[in-house]
Amino acid sequence: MPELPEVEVTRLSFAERIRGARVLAAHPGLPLRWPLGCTPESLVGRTVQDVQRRGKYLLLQLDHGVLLVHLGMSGSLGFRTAPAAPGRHDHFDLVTTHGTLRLHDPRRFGAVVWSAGTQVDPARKLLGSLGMEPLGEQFDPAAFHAGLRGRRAPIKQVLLAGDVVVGVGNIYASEALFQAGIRPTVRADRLSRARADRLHAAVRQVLARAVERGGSTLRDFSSATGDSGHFQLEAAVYGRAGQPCPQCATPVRLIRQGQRSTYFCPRCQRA
DNA sequence: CTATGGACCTGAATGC
DNA sequence: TGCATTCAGGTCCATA
Repeated sequence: MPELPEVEVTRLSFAERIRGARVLAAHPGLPLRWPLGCTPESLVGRTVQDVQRRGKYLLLQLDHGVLLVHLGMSGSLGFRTAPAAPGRHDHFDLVTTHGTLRLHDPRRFGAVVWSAGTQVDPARKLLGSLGMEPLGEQFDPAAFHAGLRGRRAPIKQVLLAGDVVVGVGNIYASEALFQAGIRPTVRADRLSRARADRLHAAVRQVLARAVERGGSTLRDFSSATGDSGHFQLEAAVYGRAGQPCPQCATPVRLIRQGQRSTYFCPRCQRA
């Protein structure tokens, strides 16, 4: 379920409460996308200094190393002081003096990976090729436009690839392209600077808005039961095949790109 | 280097 | 009702 906004809202939901906590135990469950990369015992005694985010990864900064958490397609995190016994799809518990951080992930595309922070560890590889942070300052229109140079793939797929800009998942890719009035199928390197500017602004706005509204939606998230609150995303086009475009009432169209669904308005997104 | 399809895994929805 | 197929908010990896 998680694109950048969900990950960021998740981060905000427990970062302050876990800060300063000492790890009492780590309990891995069924295998996740990648191995933990250390023994659970070696995490005991570490202090969680901060929780940051890079793309869709959460980074638990420890006093020694970093714990990377990715939610994959179906993951969510809960943080509570008296967690119930792990359920069928709970696959990692980090027990701390402030509470237990629990990863719930039915499909197990998520991961918890320890990194020593050295150059040669696996985590470096995971984070190394990530693109610009969409809500950060380095993500400016010129840099974005430059990033599209030489990319002959459809713009939708370049957005999803995450090596130009991170955090834009399948939903927000469709939404941002709709907002920018750009056809998902156009070659990325054929976007004029003006159109790249529009898309840049749309990406920022769509994600920032989702974080804001997630923040209010998920006020109770932390105290809620294991699986996260869902965003009721009021999508303009995503998941609305055949329904009228909110701008012009033309039926929204559904196509497949790289075995993912893409939604767009054939009238508002002409090129 | 870029682009593409397959792989990972479970559950819900859809189709016959 | 049962069983098969398709799809789901991610992304790494092998191959062309």
